[in-house]
Amino acid sequence: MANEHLQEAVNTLKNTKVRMTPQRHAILEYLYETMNHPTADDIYKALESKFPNMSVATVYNNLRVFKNVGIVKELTYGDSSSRFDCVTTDHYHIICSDCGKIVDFHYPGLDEVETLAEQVTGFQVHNHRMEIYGSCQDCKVAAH
Amino acid sequence: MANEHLQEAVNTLKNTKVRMTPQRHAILEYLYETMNHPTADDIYKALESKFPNMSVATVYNNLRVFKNVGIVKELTYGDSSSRFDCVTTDHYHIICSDCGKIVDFHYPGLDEVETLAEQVTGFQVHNHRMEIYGSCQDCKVAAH
DNA sequence: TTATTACATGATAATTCTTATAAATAATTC
DNA sequence: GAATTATTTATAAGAATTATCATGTAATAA
Repeated sequence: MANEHLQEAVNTLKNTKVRMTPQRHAILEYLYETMNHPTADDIYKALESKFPNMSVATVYNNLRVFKNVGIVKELTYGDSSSRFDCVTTDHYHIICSDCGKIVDFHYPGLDEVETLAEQVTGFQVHNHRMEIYGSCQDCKVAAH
Repeated sequence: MANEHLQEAVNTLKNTKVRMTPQRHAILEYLYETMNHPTADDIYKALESKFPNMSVATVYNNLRVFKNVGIVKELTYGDSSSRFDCVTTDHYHIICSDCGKIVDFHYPGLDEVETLAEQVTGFQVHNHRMEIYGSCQDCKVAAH
């Protein structure tokens, strides 16, 4: 299941003439297997045992490459470091304000918002971003 | 007009027992008069002439205080520093991917998205964030 | 009003996240 | 397989933000 998407991503990279390296493959693999919205550091630490010599810069470099090709999205929140999400289908995120957990939330794209925004502001709209914040079930319980 | 909101904000601070200081007032005043989504550094520089001795830390500290009280929102984007927006009425932002301009965009709150998210994920939803990205009129033209 | 207390400021250092640089290495092309 | 080009690694540099702490200032109580 995850492997199919991974394979797709590898193919996309081949078509755009990005070289496949062991590090690159491992980062992709991690992203597609955990589906966990990790930070660059999460990835770095997770692959430490497999690639003891890998540099943090490599993680950042490759995440940027993946982003440019369009197979990975960067999510930025105020307080901490960026998180990275492999793009499979369109979905939004709901984030726990207490523990930081990120859960996928599927919802039809807000196309009508985009069209209205175009009309009102005169922008040419490319895309939008939405996140929902709240307390997850665990943290709701813990609050008592 | 802006002054009314400013006054409201000052009152809110009084009620929550946050002390009023000249620096604090100046930062608030700047936020409510420009309505410009400035960065911390923008504010720091704008008040340099009035408060030559003010520290950057003071700007950051107070923005955090305002955020905690709820009169200011922090907007974070991937590449650069946070921007701060005084909370007046509900509105969204449309951001130019080329020049970074931020324009307010009024749209009814997406309450139905919040309710659905609650049902699907079991979260207790507090709020959400949405931004629209595109090319502003100036940059659309410049692209030719 | 004065003394006391608690919070705010300012200067600077420290931290964190991310990017740049340059030499070494690995992958592709011919 | 040699030449070319991209990638990795290690490290330094950079930018944004936060921590520290001595000093100053506002609120509170006597």
